[in-house]
Amino acid sequence: MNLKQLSELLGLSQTTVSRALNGYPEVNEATRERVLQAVKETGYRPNKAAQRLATGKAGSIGLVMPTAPGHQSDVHFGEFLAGLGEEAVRHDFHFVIMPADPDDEVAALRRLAISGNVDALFVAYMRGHDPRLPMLKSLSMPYVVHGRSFGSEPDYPYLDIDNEGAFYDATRLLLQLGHTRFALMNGQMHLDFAIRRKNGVISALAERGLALDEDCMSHTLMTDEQGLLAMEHFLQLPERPTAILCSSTVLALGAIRAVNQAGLRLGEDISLIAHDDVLPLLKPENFSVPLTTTRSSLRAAGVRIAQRLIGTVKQAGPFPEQELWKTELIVRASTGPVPRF
Amino acid sequence: MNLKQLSELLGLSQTTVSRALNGYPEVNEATRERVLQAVKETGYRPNKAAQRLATGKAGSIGLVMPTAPGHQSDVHFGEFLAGLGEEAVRHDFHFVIMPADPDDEVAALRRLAISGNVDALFVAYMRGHDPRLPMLKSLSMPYVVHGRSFGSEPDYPYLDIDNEGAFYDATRLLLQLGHTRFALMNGQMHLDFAIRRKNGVISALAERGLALDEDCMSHTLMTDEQGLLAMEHFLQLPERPTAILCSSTVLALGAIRAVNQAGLRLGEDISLIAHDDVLPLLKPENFSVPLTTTRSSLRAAGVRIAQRLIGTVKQAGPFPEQELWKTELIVRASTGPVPRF
DNA sequence: TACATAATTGAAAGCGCTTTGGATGCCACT
DNA sequence: AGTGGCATCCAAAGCGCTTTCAATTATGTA
Repeated sequence: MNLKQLSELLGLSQTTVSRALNGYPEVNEATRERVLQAVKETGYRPNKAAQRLATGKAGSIGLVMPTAPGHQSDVHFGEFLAGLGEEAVRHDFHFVIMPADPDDEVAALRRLAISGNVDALFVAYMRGHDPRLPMLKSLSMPYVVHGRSFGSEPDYPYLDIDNEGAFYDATRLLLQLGHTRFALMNGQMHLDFAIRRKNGVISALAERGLALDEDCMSHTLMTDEQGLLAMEHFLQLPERPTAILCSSTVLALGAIRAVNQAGLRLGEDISLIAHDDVLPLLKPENFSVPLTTTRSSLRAAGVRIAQRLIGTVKQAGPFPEQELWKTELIVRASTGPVPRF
Repeated sequence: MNLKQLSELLGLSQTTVSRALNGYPEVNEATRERVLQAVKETGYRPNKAAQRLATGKAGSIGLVMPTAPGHQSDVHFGEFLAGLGEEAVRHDFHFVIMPADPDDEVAALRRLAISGNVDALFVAYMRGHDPRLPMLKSLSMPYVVHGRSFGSEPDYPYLDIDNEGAFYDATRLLLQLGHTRFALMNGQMHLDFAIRRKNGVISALAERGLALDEDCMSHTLMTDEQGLLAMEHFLQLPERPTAILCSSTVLALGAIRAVNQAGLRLGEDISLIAHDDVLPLLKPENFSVPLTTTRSSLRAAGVRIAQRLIGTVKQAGPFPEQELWKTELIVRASTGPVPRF
């Protein structure tokens, strides 16, 4: 069933039917009713590809999903998507997801943009000096970046959390508790948030004349295994750190296993603060020793970015170009005063 | 840059350029080269919406993502998507994801199908007597179901794991270890896999003349909290079960917390076997007591389903309509002989 | 009654691509 | 010279929708 058939069935022109469906004012209310009724009976749905071709709008936002045979799927991705979806469903938007090799992201993003399949783009997993940024700017398509790109001019639309502030505050708390030997379990070095969090730690330590030793920093994939390994490494250092900053609750999962295996008590022998993206699977309050965290909801960020993206496509008023969300520092049992020896 | 401009630039007709790009044989190799060269220089990409309109093929597979403000995102969804993506990227396919309220899935699926945006559909989270099945059959669009629908005629294309067999085998192992008091922590009752797993347990028990008490069965969301609650309930039963079957490693996470909090030792006082979807985040071998599991890779299933879906769209040979994968039973430390009192 | 105005409706062009059904030129062969 | 076959290429129709421009009818006013 297409427009032509429907209009013939109704004895109307395609024009009128189309107008009736799209809410144009110049169509008689009675005929509009008649059209709507016929739509219900026939189950007619406009062909999206044709609409897209005619209007240039597709009602969809595009994103690139990094994937490859060895590539681990990322819980954060799913959670973020849920946030995007929550907002998208309200506006009858959908997503076009282009899976791409992580090495091919710039090209994949361009393909997606030029394909004419999407109205706007969403970009995440930002790196320092991210090469996607100049590409996006050269496109004439709305986009919002989740995160920022260290080293790039911040003149692009983004939503980020204050990673530096979060880890600065967390470090200060641990300093106030008397800790002096710190370690940082971070995400991969090239990722923007990792850079900023490291800076946050370093600047808080610097205020007390302390520094972060190279040995006390790990930059790894944020998996539970890597957390275990990193923590094992820290624990066997001659001057073992007593305060751990950790970029993810997933890393913390492994780290805590290492702590337990070493026979140490979390929150007493060793203090840990992790960043919490509010993953439904990994609630810090459910750890055997509830975790002190810096918190910011990934899902909420997804909702907000979808709002901005969809709003821009629909020309629904201006949106702030840059947003920086503060994180919350939530103290639970995994932090305590420095142990005395 | 569109076809028309490109063809004018080359002094050729749109026809020839189109043919050159799509690998038709009747175009001179020299001109094909010329066209390809021009494409490289101009960065021309065909408009997907127009291609779709002209050919009826879009190079995309559609899926519905259940989402709502209160709706928890599901780790399994992300992992499965990674599998789909891994295969899709090889064929330059993408996904169209329609977020929809869980109560609106049938309608959402139909909208997606009729929209003309997708070539094939993928469906998951199957229930008993699933209402989406008749709808899918009435469509003339290829689809593959992940899972099955208990109570429906199995005449639709699916890929499922042998849930019943998996839990039958797991139960038998525990029986052989001398256990007689069983409990089952299952997914929501209406879900197909939950029905089959329960049947597997029940039939293994029945062979020994045992039954599964109502009190020893939980049907919940597969979250860590629900796992904790369910296990707490089991532990305070007058005749506390010593053998637990668990539908997910996520549930197991909470269950084990409850076991620990009760001062019991996993694998000694209480044995547990969980189903493992091979989530990168939750490896059974990394639990403090490594988990005995029934294993089947969700991601591998995603790859396979994408193969079938894309293959069907591309008419690349016949595929089996029904596939039932066996699971592996992997014994680790969370199972042991029944304790003596 | 005649005319301007508003309310409805339609015909047709166009979005960018594929594909059918010819054209055209060139060659070998009779 | 005439013919058929082959290799190339092109004009134009059509996919299903939106939208411009124009036509038609109904309404109100002088």
